[in-house]
Amino acid sequence: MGLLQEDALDPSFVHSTLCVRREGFRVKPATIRDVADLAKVSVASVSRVLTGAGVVAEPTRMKVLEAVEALSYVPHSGARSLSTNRTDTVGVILPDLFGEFFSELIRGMDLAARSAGLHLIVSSSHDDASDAAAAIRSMRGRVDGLIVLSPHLDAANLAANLAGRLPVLLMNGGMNEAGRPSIVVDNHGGARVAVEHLLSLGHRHIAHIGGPKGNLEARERQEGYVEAMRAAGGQPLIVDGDFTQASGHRAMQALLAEGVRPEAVFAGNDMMAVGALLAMQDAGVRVPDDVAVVGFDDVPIAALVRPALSTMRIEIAETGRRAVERLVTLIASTSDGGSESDIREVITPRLIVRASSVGDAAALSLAAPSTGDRS
Amino acid sequence: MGLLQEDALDPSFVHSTLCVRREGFRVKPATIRDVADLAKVSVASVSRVLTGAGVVAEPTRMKVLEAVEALSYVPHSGARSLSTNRTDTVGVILPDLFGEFFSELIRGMDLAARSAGLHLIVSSSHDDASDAAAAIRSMRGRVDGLIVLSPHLDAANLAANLAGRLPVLLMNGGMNEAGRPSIVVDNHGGARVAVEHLLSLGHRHIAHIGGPKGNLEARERQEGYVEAMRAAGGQPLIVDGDFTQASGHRAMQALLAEGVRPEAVFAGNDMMAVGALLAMQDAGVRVPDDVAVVGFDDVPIAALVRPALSTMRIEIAETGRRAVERLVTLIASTSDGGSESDIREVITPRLIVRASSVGDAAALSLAAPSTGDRS
DNA sequence: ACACGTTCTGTAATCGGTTACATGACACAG
DNA sequence: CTGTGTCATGTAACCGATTACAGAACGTGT
Repeated sequence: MGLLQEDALDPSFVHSTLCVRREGFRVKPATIRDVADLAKVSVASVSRVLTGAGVVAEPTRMKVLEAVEALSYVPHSGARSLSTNRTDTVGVILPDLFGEFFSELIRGMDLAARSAGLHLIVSSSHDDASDAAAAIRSMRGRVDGLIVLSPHLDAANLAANLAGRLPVLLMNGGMNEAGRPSIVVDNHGGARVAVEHLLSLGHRHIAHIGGPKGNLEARERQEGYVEAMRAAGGQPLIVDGDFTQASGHRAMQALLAEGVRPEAVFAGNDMMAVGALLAMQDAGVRVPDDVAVVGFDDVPIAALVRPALSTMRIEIAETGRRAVERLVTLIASTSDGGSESDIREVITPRLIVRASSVGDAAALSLAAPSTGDRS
Repeated sequence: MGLLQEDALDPSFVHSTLCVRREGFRVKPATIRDVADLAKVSVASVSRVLTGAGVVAEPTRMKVLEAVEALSYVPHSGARSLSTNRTDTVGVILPDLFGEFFSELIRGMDLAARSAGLHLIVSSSHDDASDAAAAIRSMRGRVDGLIVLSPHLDAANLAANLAGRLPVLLMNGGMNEAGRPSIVVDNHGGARVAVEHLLSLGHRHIAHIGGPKGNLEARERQEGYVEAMRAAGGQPLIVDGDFTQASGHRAMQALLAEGVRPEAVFAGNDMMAVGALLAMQDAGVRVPDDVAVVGFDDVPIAALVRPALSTMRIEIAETGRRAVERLVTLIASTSDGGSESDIREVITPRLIVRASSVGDAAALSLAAPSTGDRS
């Protein structure tokens, strides 16, 4: 841009460099060496200018920046990470990507990753453990750390796959993770609170729609339900679901078809609760007058269905954000000494009362029901 | 495991290799050289065994696999991609990750990527063009190709950033993309169909809740609305929103507050339609008896609200899947010759009639309303 | 016994960066 | 004029893989 000295850039060289570096059809991107040649400096200087490390004289910096501009050079992150041993990327291993829970989680993670200058690489749909293990393995060299959501895998299995390699933050693993860094939800306690809420409304006959078999979280919630029922002297009644809206719908239909009409339903998650809600609507059962409903998770949709769904709130996006945040400190501490304090963090779900359990709007403490009560 | 000859593995060597490669606290992962040393072969042989390329004698293969097992070696994908010039990763650049639209899209992409053996790296929250450009740049060396959703950026801007470098598939760019590979939604046509549906129901006074300023898709939908209204001799009435549920709620409230009660509302997307739905519910306006509502996108929630939302369906996940699929062939054709046929693919939204526009359930062709009518 | 072909293996260059260390230029004090 | 310290720059090793090519080992036909 006119800043160039005569000798700084040889126009014919620019031309040949720009146009000759082809193979077949496609133009090959410029490398740091091309920049160095064009700027008539060494690769070291180019690197120093671009990374900001070390000192460079002003004229040199100028020449380099000119050349970078001229070649529209962009550093090759892969090569960079090979020498620096950092990828500036974190991986997320998920069982699935279906439903609002995971998308909210990803959103939170993405936000946090972005503000930490990290990239996010997601890998989902890992049904069985060996599948997930393969995914974890394939992350080596791609990421600086991993967030693993595995309602199926147990910690031991996992540890075997990772050895001492990568910083890993466990989520959704249930409460029984041995000393690994993790964020877990108190599903058991949350379920108890939910059931106790229904009990406090005078309901005794409370059914539970359970999540998929083999899912740790689903099991914990179910156990919490059973425990709360037992403590109240009630008789547990469980129908199986799989965390999908359709399964909740089916479960509720099945209950009603058998002539069973509980006073309340506690669903293992919100999507199933919504399914149950709609099934009752179809059957002419009024909620909450005939049957009260409580879900779990507080996904965005919970506040949008009518009647709005009472639920156990997990700040999903916030939890995702927090997970990345912790992974970042974990990565930092791993490359330093490695103080592993605060191994496990527990998320305590909070009861959100909406119209599906308490019909009286006054009892909702004046929260505007239409926009939901999410902060 | 008993398969080892005496001379194949020297136990003391195993021990030292396993335990001595430390730095500070953390164990350093084994490299291909460690494996080669332990197996007493060259790195080339190890590589051949692991990649399956070239021939290796059976005893050699055995020794290598033993060593890999003993060191629990996992290849470093970053290093591999530096030599092979393939990352087996595709990047997705999004403006945001909020709402069900993007999460459905990501889900579809993830599915397709997985089945193609690719990783997915997502980068979102790019509000302005320079922000997105930086994100695109930082993808160099990380991905084999890019899917860019940019309702703001124009193609020229984009092309400048990418030069001839990376295979790029454009989405959401509006219909006016010059000859770049892209997948676009016929927002204009879709909006016309939506409005014509409302017209066919006898409504003349139809309001539109528009998407955010500067969003190409929002603008196209709005133009389609205006055009259809003009064609029918109606008077366009537009309220601004920003694609969020809350904005739809506000827009509808504003309309009602002004004493305006249209016969129908066409919202720029489903979330705003849901907001409008709830606002009317609060205000005691009956849908569809008093006001009919149609949205756009057919996000999962559209089938779950009551009344279920009529909308223009885009098979969102399917579109995401398709995008990855096309990017894959684009990458393949780029490394080969490079035949760029089928530059632009147009997704035509399909009208889904639900209860928010037609109250008569019989008219819904017996679709079970509670489970939605998604295939 | 020798030339030759086949089959397997090893050496070393390469990918595109970073960075420790060596080197060179220059100023200034003695 | 020389020794020394400072500052900027360049050289080359390295990160961890892949792979072209050279070379070793071995069998075989004459």
